[in-house]
Amino acid sequence: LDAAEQAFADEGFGVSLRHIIAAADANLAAVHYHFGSKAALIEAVFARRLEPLNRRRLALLDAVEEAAGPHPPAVEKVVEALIAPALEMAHRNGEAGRVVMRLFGRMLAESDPALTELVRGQFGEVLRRFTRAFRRALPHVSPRTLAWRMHFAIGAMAHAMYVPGPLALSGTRSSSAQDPRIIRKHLVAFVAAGMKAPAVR
Amino acid sequence: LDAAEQAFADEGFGVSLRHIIAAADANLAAVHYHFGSKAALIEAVFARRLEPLNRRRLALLDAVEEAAGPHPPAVEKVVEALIAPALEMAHRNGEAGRVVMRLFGRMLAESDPALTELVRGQFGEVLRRFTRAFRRALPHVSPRTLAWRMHFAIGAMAHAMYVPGPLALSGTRSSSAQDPRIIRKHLVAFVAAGMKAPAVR
DNA sequence: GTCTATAGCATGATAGAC
DNA sequence: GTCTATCATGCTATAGAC
Repeated sequence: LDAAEQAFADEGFGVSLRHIIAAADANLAAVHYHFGSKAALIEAVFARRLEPLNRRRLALLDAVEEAAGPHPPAVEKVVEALIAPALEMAHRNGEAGRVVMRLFGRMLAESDPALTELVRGQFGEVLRRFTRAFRRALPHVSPRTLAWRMHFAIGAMAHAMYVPGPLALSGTRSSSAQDPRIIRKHLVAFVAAGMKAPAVR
Repeated sequence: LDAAEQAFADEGFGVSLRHIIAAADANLAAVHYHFGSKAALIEAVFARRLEPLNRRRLALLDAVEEAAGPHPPAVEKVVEALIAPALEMAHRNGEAGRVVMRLFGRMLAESDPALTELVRGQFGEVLRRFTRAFRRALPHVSPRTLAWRMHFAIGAMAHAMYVPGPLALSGTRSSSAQDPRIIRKHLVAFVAAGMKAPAVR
C-alpha cells in the first residue's frame, strides 16, 4: 500500500512508519515483511513512478527526433519531452497526481546518497539521451555550459514541482495555481529560453 | 557556536544536537540554555546569514536602479543583484562559504512551515522590491507570468547552490566545479534569458 | 501472511550540583 | 554559565503466537 507516497510527499522522508501505517490502516510488522526496511519502502515508492515516467520521456524524445528527421530538433520540443511527462503524470489523476509532483520535487532536492544512487540508475540514461539531443539542438553551446544549463533546468523543474506556487513566499495562498498545464506552459518557455541564452561573456 | 551550520548543511535539519555539540566541543545542556530549543537554534543559524545577505541584495538593487536613472534597469543587472550576493558570500570564505551555499539551498528546498515563516519575514521585502524592478525591466511580461518566472529563477538558484555540480547525477565527481564565479556566470545568463523569454503561446 | 509485544537504541529536553 | 546524569518519548526492527 503506497499511501506511503502521500506521507513522504507531505512530511518528507523523515516521517515515521507509524504515521504511514496509520493512514494506510496497515500493520507495522507487515511493512518489514514485505519491503524489508524503511529505506526499501522508499525505493519501492519511487521505482513505481520513475520507471514509467522515464520511459515516457524517452518515447517523447524519440518522437521529437524522428519528426525532425536529419535536422537538429527544436529546443522547445526537447525541453517539453523532458518536463511534460512529470507534469502530465501529475495531471492525470487529480489530487494523487499533485502528490506525485511534490514527491518528485522532494526527491530531486534531497542529497541523501542512497536516494541519489537510486535516481542515477533510473535517470542516467535519460540524462545521457537528452544531453545528446541538446548538443545537436544547440551546437554553439559548449558541452560544459550545456551541463550547467541542464543543471539549472532540473532545479527550476524541481522547485516548480514541490513548491505550491509562485506566491508561496509572498504570502498569497493561490491553491488554484497548481494546474500542471499552466505550470508547464510557463516552465517550458522559461527553460527553453535559458538553454538558448547567448554565449556567456 | 554555529558549527551547527556545518552540520545542517551536511546532514540536513534532522541532524541530532549530539552530533553538533560533538563537532563544536560543546555541551548539550548549553545549547538549550543559550537558544532554548533546537528549532530556535536553526532560526539563529539562519538569521545570522540572511540579514546581511538580503541587505546586500537590496543595496545592489538600489545601485542598479540609480545607475539606470529614469530608464528601466537591465534584466541582467537585476538578476545579478538577486543572485550574486548569495554566491559572493559563498566565495568570500573558502570552504565555510560553500557550507553556507548548501545551507541556503536546503532552506529553500524545505517546506517546513516554521522555516518558511522565518524566510518570509526576511525575504518578503526582497521579493517585493525585485518584483517591482522586474516589472519595470520587463513591461511586456504579465505580472502573473513574471511571478512564475521569478519562481523558476529561485528554483534554479536553489538547486545550483546545494547540488555539488551539474554532473552530480551523471556520476562524474567534479569537485573543482564549485567555484562560485563560474556558477554565477552561467546562472545569471540562464536566468536572465528565461526572464526575457518571448510571450507564452 | 498478519498480528501483538517488545527489544534496543537515539533523540530533545531538563533537573540540579558546581 | 557549565556540566553530568537522567527522564520521557519516539523510532526501526524483530521475535514469536496465530
